[in-house]
Amino acid sequence: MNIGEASRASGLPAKTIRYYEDIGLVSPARGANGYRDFSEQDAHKLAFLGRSRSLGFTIEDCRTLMSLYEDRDRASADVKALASEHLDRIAQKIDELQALKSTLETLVTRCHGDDRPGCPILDDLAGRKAVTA
Amino acid sequence: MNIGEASRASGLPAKTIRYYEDIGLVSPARGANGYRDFSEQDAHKLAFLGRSRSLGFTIEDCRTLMSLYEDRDRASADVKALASEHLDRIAQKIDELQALKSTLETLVTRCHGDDRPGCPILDDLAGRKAVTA
DNA sequence: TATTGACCTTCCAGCAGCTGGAAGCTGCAT
DNA sequence: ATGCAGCTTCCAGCTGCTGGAAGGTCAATA
Repeated sequence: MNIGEASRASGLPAKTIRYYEDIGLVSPARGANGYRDFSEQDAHKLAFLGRSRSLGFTIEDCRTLMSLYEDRDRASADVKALASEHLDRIAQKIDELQALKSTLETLVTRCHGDDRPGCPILDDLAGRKAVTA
Repeated sequence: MNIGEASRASGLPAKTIRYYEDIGLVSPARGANGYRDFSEQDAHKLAFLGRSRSLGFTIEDCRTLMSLYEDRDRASADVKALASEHLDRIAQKIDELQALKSTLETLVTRCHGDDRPGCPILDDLAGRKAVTA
């Protein structure tokens, strides 16, 4: 199938698919006209990549996951480890964002938000530390 | 003060400070030797930037915040609006990450993580949709 | 058969926000 | 005089695409 169809099948933009070929994540065949010719397996790989990316795995993670997936004797422990690390990173990111959120909430609440000068948000940014995260 | 001192004072890497000058966020004076010469106010600006960035504001947001900060007649409503939008983005990001987290948690829990082949995580990534976010 | 229009190709540039490194000055202590 | 830290500029690269230009191809239609 052509790249357009592979795109529809996998849900990835054609541009992204070309990029994935560039960096060696897929290697579709080529027709006599130079067009890429994707097999069902290629399309499947692309969908796999799309799903992995949508779960927030990095491209390098995806590379590893793909090779684990293609290794029939793979140890699921490796996959679990990778996913767990990823989970930890996500949990940490959530924590950070939540701290950020509460700081900002405090600031926004304290800011009267009218035309009077003097703004607690700016004061905080300027280091007056009326509020701390 | 030299860039090194400004770096220590503001907590920003020297490289970052040079970059901020490049994009017009600060404009330190220059000594006869070509070295940057930061005033107290410059250092203060840098700290302001650092704090804004650490709260997740984009560079463009920072530019706006700086100009609002420097505008003595600023309306705090503008600042509040900017911060509120930012807050919304953060809240949304948290929601996304939490959805991701629970999907991954389910997957990781189901994966036995030993040497046996067959891994629910990979199966999910491959589209077998045993688990849905 | 000529022409349209959708599709495909490659290559180059740019997004954010830095960060690293090379090559070369300056300033200060020894 | 020498050495080393610190400063300068400039160029390249990171992640993961995305947009656009310039051009080849294919199928259908007039």
